[in-house]
Amino acid sequence: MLIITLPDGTEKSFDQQTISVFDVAKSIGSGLAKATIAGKVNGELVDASFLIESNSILSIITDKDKEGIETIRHSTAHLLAQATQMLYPDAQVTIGPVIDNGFFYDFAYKDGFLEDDLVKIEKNMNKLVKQNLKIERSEMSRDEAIKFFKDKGEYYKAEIIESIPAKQVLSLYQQGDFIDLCRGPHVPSTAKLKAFKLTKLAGAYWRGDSNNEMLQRVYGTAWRNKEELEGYLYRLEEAEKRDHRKIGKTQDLFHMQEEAPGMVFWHEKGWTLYQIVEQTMRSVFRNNDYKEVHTPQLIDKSLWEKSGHWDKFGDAMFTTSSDNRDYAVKPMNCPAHIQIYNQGLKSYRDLPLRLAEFGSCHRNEPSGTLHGIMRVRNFVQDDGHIFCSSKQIQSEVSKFIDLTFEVYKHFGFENVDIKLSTRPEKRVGLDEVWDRAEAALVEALNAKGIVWELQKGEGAFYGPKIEFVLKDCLDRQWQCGTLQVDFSMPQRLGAQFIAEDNSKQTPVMLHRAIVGSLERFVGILIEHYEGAFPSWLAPIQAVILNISEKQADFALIIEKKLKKQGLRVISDLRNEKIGFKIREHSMQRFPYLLVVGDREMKNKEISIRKRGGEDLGSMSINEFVELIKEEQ
RNA sequence: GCCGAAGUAGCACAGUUGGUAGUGCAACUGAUUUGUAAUCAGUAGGUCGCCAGUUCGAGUCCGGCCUUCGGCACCA
Repeated sequence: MLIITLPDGTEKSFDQQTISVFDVAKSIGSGLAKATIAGKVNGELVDASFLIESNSILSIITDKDKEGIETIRHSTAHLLAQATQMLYPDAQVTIGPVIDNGFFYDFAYKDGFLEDDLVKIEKNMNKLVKQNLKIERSEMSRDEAIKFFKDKGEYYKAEIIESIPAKQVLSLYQQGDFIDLCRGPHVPSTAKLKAFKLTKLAGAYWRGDSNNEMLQRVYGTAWRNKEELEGYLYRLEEAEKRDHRKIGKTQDLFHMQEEAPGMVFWHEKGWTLYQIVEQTMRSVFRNNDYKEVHTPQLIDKSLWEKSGHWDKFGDAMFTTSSDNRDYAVKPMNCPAHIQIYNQGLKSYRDLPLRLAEFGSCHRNEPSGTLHGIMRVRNFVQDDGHIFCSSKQIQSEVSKFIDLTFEVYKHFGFENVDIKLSTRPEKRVGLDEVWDRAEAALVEALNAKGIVWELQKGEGAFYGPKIEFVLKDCLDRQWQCGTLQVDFSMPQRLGAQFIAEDNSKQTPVMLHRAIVGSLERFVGILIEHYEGAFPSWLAPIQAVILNISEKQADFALIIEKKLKKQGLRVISDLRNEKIGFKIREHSMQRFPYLLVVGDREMKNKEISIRKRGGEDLGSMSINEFVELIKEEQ
């Protein structure tokens, strides 16, 4: 006799010794049985066909569960592999995991796939769904499995299995003639896969290592039903409308061109936006005891050799030479700030010393990394370096974290991912020093109760870092803020201070940025607001529209008055119908449209139309100035 | 850098098997003087990313390069 406990606490008893998840579902109802995708027995995910052999707690997994949709996606990846190998027998399978909204599968195929192939493969997948192939689990010992896959010519699979401990029993899944190594679970049959689409083709390195050969990666998306699939594709299309490159063009914010790859030509409106960000950060510096400085664009190569950057990033540095000297265009500001620190003798009383710079940096990033204004070759950081004693690290880190969240909130960002990156393989400095630096960051984060993600081995070569990550319109993550503890560079470049006991000591250096690259931050702002900036941020806050030529002079007087109040306004006096002008400027998403006709001219007022169409009626110029200033 | 795709008028796009390039919007000119998301008519605009090649002839075919896009790797 078996007793199965369901999630709601009810117990069901069965006479037999074993019972499958599916049969338990059937005993509850035929609808549930039909919907069963997998099961969770005592907390462990299993197939619907799994035989329960002892009293257990069971949840039936359907497509309503998170695990259910993940199973569907995972099984769709297998279906993709099966369909692909039928059409391209030379393609070897490798891995096919579930990702957000879908899955991918990597194939080793020397001829490479073309986009047309995706169409063929997808057709074949649909054919296999119609055949309603059973998906069956079997087991094999590790060594058997290695031989099995080698015999099939699946060398990548065999390599994966070789890295699994020898004693482990492996599970395999078979559907039709296709067999793949997999932990499972999977849906019971291919007919359960009702809504999927192959979305893109890309290259990916075997085992994520650029020294290895490149595989063919096919991405797909999979959902419970066609409606959800359509919904997802629609959301994607909508998200693409927020793309900063698109809005940058339609709102005339910036452009980029072939002659300066990865560098931005800021147009007036984009530069206004940029300037607002810069001025905001300048006042953040001022209000938090930073001293703003400015350092040279070109610095002799020898300094970069001393700092260690030449050794590690020399390939990515722009260089130039003149009068038999070799210079590097600065890729970062820290060595330059140490030069400022090193001028004059420093005492412990001078610490913490906070230097800040809107530092323009050039890095010759690999061509494939460039992305609009988010990843560029010339960018400006709101860079700052805090020179302090090791005792001061904790409080400085803590203060910085608070300040960063405050700034993000001001710009409208409430959802920020925090990551902690620890020592990489290639690094400078002693392990004890790294221990201390990493511990300092962990303590500061935990003291604030911040939820953070560990990125092992992702730290900078001179120290661990905290990263503040924002997302773009397609949920791609971009690091903006950063704080790095550095015990190495001050020493390398000879920074010192006189301690209380009159001894010479080396300060600790904290590298920090809040918005990170101003270019990237502006890009994220564009996508975050979809180009509909709050009035304090909008490059143009209001447009004055005259109804007919008669009010042109009046409109210009208003423009002048508003500009005098510090507002960013323009007027549109073109000989066009008011409806036409409203339409054009509405599409530009300006916060306010100010209409002046005979009525307004007579009353010395303006009619206010808010973005979105709301009519605020007419008011005096001063009332409007008050209104817009309240939104700062 | 690697894999795949793309580059045609200011912008968004079309262009069958090779036969000197089209549409819409914008621009310009004229008419219209307009009350809250497109007034009408006319005109002009292109070395088809760049460089070579095949051909009587190349936007179209072949090769190289540049840039952009989607990924991968990278990101001080």
